Amino acid sequence: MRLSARSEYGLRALAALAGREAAEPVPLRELAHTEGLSEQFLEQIFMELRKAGFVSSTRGAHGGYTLARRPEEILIFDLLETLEGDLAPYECVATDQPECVQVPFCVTRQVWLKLRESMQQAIGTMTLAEIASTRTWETVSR
Amino acid sequence: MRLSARSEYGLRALAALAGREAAEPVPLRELAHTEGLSEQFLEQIFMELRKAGFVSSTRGAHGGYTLARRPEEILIFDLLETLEGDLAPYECVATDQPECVQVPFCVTRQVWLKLRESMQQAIGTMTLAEIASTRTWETVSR
DNA sequence: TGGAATCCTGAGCCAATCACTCATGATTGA
DNA sequence: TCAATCATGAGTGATTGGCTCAGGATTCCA
Ligand code: FES
Ligand code: FES
Repeated sequence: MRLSARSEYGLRALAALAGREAAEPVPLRELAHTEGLSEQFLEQIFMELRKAGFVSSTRGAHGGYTLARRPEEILIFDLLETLEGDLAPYECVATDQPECVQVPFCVTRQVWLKLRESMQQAIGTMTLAEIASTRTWETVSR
Repeated sequence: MRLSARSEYGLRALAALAGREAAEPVPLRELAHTEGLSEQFLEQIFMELRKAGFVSSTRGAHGGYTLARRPEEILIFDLLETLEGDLAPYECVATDQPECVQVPFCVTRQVWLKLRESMQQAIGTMTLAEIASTRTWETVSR
């Protein structure tokens, strides 16, 4: 019942990215270093984020990654769903159209459903801008 | 981000146990068979449940397991916490007194906390009796 | 035009965890 | 005494997580 390290790294790096006002692309090496993460692992993560449309990349010298949308428009829920694959406590409630034959009689399904709904509600309105501001505050306060 | 099979099996078996009106102990073999689970694996699970005080056991012939409390008094949240170890999306929010030095500056912590709270709220009032009634309905309806 | 800086791609690897199984002992009822 | 049950602990095979490694493709700049 743990989220993977991908989620943490992804969120942290994106928050750091959101903290930059400049529109210039930020090289991954820099992000990884300031956040203390493995550059190569972060690369994997950013590939996913790019394919999911959260960041866009610029290749070549002076290249790097940029947020593809404004931080206020990026929902933490969507991020976690891409980073985790899905945000379901049980396989059977991962998609909206489950194939489980036991659906109408299943004792546990209601539990999984309720868990999933509650998580969605909890972070369904939280934006990247919101959590990035914490980081900004850190930078400012010392 | 998945719950383990222990949780599913535990919930199902307990629900089945709650469905029995009789106060006689139910042997594990029977529970395992009717639920289609591995007897030995279920045994491990019931050991945990016993240590956590959810069921009590009777050894010897005609022995078995009984619910230690009324199903209405058993919270799904408590069950899942025992079965999973804890119900936190991230290690750092598993206990109420984390040792993470970054607490006041952490970008992600608020996300983990909110997730955990929401899960707790979602199933914090759900009881075993509640989910067991689904199973009862199944038995009755055919 | 030739690096150097970057992203891009895919494979591989090691340790941990999961979902069990196996073997054996202890307790109790008939 | 014997069979039915729980109790305990070790072992195992597959999967996953969290990376690393190796090399290629694209772009900027001197
Ligand atoms: S878990 Fe699929 S219907 Fe119960
Ligand atoms: S995860 Fe521990 S403080 Fe951020």
